[in-house]
Amino acid sequence: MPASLHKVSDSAVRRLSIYLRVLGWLEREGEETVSSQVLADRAGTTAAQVRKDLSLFGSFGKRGLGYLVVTLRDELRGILGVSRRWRVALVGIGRMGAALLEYPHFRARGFEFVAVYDSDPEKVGRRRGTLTVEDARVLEESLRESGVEIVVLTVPAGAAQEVADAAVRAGVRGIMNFAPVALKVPPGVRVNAVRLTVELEVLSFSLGSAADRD
Amino acid sequence: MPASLHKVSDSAVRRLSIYLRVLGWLEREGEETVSSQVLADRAGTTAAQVRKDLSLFGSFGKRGLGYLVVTLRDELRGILGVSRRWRVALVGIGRMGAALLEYPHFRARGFEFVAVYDSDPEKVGRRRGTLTVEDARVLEESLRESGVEIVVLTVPAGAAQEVADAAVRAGVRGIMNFAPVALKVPPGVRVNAVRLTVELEVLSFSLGSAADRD
DNA sequence: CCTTCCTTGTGAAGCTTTTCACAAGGTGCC
DNA sequence: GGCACCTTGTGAAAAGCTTCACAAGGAAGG
Repeated sequence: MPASLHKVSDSAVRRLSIYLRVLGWLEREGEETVSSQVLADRAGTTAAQVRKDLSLFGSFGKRGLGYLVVTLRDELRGILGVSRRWRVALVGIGRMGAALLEYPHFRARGFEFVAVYDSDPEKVGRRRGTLTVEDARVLEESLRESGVEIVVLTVPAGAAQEVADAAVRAGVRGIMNFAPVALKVPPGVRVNAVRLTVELEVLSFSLGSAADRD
Repeated sequence: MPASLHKVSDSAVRRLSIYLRVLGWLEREGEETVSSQVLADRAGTTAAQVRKDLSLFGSFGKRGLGYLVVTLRDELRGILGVSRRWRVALVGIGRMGAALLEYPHFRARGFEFVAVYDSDPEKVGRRRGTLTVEDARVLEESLRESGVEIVVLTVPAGAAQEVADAAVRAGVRGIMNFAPVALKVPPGVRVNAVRLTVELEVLSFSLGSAADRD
């Protein structure tokens, strides 16, 4: 069953992305092959899970030997869609936005910021690395012109929906949302929310309710 | 079934945290009661899911009426462990660290940064808001002294495990890890990893493999 | 070439989470 | 007080995800 018609669960995709990261380490360490067991240990899951996840997309291993690190890495890149470059825009250059703009791992994975926007006149026109901050009022047209495919949203909660709407009108199909609001978007557009407060509260829940394994 | 002895799934806890956020909005809007349906719509889930999630911890609603916004908010705060303050330390004050330190929603939820560390001599001693950056070499003792319970880790991948080890020795039981490495910690310590690149790759997978619902 | 050892790929079983559907309980109006 | 209406809480069913276990394929060494 090769297929990409399956419905692949979000958690499976997250794991694939982690496997890809681990394969990078292995490659740098000079490993040529890796077994599902080793991959699982490094990724924090089980060997069976690794094999199941990979089998959703094909048979990449060699029985008795394992997986070829470089080959599997390339396969995963293809599956995850990171064997190409993605044109990304940042909207809202506060502290968080600035941090993400400089975050080195994004570019290393093919996600390239090609535009930055803000609505604060103080910030518009300033240089940020190789980019100049553009006025959020021209967002829609500018996004369309630069062929942006993914938007990273780090604006205050109150402005997020408005920006998302403009981005969608400009043809953007992927939004990574850091604003603490639930965005409404039409079908065909994917929003991935990063909820930092939620993550901390998960932690405080675990600490609060005594008993813990793992 | 009131119970907090149940094993409550991570995804359920995440939703509870989102409900808490929504209840905040409703309160500010002056709503006194809310039905599972409305709560679900705003939180991006279903009414049945909301009721099931809440029923894990008790019966908070009134049939025919819904939930009292303020009461439910307080209950959720108790369940999630945010009706108290948490002493949090930040380790690694690069751009991401600085952004998190100033992130207003943490403090609003009871997570208070009480110490900041870095290993760069250039940064040690500098003021950051109300805090002074301390030397990472004294991390362990200093964490213990200040009674820190949660550590937010924004150091380079290479230093993360070492810092985590020191934090655990200092009695920290919760770690929010932004470094792209899998941390090994003893049982009883909870790590919550925020994998920004993974989140972007989930997006690129969805965009790449054509068909999408939602 | 044969034997031993290793590791994958995968149906099936087991477990968890979500959805369904409805009885029971409460509200509010007349 | 009675009636119509609404919403919860929850067993039970359905769906989804993970783990198990093993046959089959290949490597390596003699």
